[in-house]
Amino acid sequence: MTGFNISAVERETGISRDVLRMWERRYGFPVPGRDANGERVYPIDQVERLRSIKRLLDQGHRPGKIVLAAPEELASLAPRRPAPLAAAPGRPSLQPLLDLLKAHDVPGYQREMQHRLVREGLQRFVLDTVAPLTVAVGDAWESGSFEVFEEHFFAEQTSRFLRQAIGTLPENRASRPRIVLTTPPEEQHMLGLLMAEAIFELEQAHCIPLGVQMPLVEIQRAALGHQADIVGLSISSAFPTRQVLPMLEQLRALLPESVALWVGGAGIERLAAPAGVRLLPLLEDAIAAVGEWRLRPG
Amino acid sequence: MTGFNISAVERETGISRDVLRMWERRYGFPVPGRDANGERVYPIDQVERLRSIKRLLDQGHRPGKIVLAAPEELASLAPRRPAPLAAAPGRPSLQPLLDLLKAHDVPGYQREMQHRLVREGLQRFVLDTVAPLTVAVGDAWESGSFEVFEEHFFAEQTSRFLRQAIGTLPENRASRPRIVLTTPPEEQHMLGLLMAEAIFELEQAHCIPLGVQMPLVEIQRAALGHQADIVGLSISSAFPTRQVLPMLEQLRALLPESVALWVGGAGIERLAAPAGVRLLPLLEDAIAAVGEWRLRPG
DNA sequence: ATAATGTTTTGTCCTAGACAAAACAGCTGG
DNA sequence: CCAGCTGTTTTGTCTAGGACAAAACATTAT
Repeated sequence: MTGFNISAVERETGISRDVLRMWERRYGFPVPGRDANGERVYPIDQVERLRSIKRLLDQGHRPGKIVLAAPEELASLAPRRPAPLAAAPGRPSLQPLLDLLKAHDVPGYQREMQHRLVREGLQRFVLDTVAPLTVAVGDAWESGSFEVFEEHFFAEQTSRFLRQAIGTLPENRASRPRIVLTTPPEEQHMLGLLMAEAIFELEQAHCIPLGVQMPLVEIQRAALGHQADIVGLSISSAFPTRQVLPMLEQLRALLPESVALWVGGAGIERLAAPAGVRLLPLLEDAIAAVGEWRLRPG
Repeated sequence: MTGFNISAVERETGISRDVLRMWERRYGFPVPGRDANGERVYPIDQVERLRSIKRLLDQGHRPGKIVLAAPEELASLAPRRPAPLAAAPGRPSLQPLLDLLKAHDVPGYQREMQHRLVREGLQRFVLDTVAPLTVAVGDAWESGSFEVFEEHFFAEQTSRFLRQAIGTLPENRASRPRIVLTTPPEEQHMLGLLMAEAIFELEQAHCIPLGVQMPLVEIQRAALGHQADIVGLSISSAFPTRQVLPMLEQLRALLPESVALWVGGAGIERLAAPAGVRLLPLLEDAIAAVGEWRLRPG
């Protein structure tokens, strides 16, 4: 096991090459070895530590305070954001689902989800179970009780379940609005899109799902090619905050004025909407937005 | 519309910042403007041209020959790889499916796929329809008759169809081998994974699908956490060839010896397998590999 | 035709510096 | 005690130009 070069570390940790070199200059960590060509070689334990650091950064900590902290300190740092609300009264607890996921119990998880779906109906199921569960799993990862692969596992199982549920809905083929659903490059979280699709389809909108990570010019082409009324984007909290607004402005400039741009997801909290962009911080807002769209003049 | 900065161009085109600067130095294209801070600003038409160039590069052309070519020349360049085989005798034609996709006819596409599935059975359907169709769509994109968003659309619709088909299979919960299925970072193509999952499940292996883009250390953790016998990786032709072997060696070094590493997809053609890695260039090879695994000593 | 060699092309990594935007800290005034 | 303004520090991203190994190609020898 020779170690990782700088691009491998970028891929593993999500920390860019520039930042890795900058931290080395500024803070003295990481301190990779060098190979025969003078290129950086990161040993596995430094990569692991960089992963921990990245997790804390995503929780709102700052590099200057944590890059040089000892491993024990890293483990003890609490999340720097408001603690998740305790189970809202009247809403079903998510704990059983989290336990089933942690136990890797696929049939049990699917059974419990199915149970909740038929009891609550698809709309309430999405709003009261899937959306909070997604947040809870993210929190569990941040606090270290879920591994990354367990989050992937959750996303995969839940995608399958949601897609199947959406598949049982009647098709709104000819109805309006027509909504192209996707995510921008770098954003690979699919679940937000599927939740939005379920909500929109229940409101009798026609969705054209395009999966994740569409280049902006392709979103433009897709909107034209599918004669969309609306482009719906989902942005998770993992998306780099600094890039959200420039990206939205760029996309807005590419789209024709007649096409609305709606953006949802945890990545847009506390943001001011650029002109011509509608922010939908909560899934519930999507329901209202469709109603308003139908009442628009013209 | 001010233009794109260098990272936006990297995201849009998939051409790295280093390469963009290098081309500018070496070939004199692209020639972005500069903003008030002296930073590059790429106008939209240069971004479009870079997209065309990237497509030709992926077809095997070389930068020195095409970066400076005039737009008309770019359009006229033929794919530099063996032309796709004409429809194999005895196999159903793919043209009707391609036409339905091009027409954005979702119900028609799903109906035709369903028809083929029940006629051929899942295994033959995957081998004779889905796999060649994926190649055909890729070729259609390379030749310019499909847009990127249409390829995304195809992938999304076909994923849904395949997942649903897999969902109807009986569960192989307790059976062996246990196969963790995923793709490495940068590799976002899901379809290869789903085809493999269908094939493996039909062979009564137990699959643990983790979706795409798992960091290597997370693949290691997942293999341990799920007590996998095999890690199955799918690598498409879009994955940078130079990075395949180093990545496989790195992952192989991370995994315990008792866990096999199987790799499939168009991205491994003409590659020599590193020690301890089994290459499955064709889906059919996956069937044989499961049989051999069951006969292994011990 | 295949294998071995030399040459060109190409991508990735390097150092070191600059600067704008975000985040913080401190202050003022309601 | 909190909201808003101001100055300072922190932080990420961009710049330039150079170096070099590996891949791809062209050429020669078996």
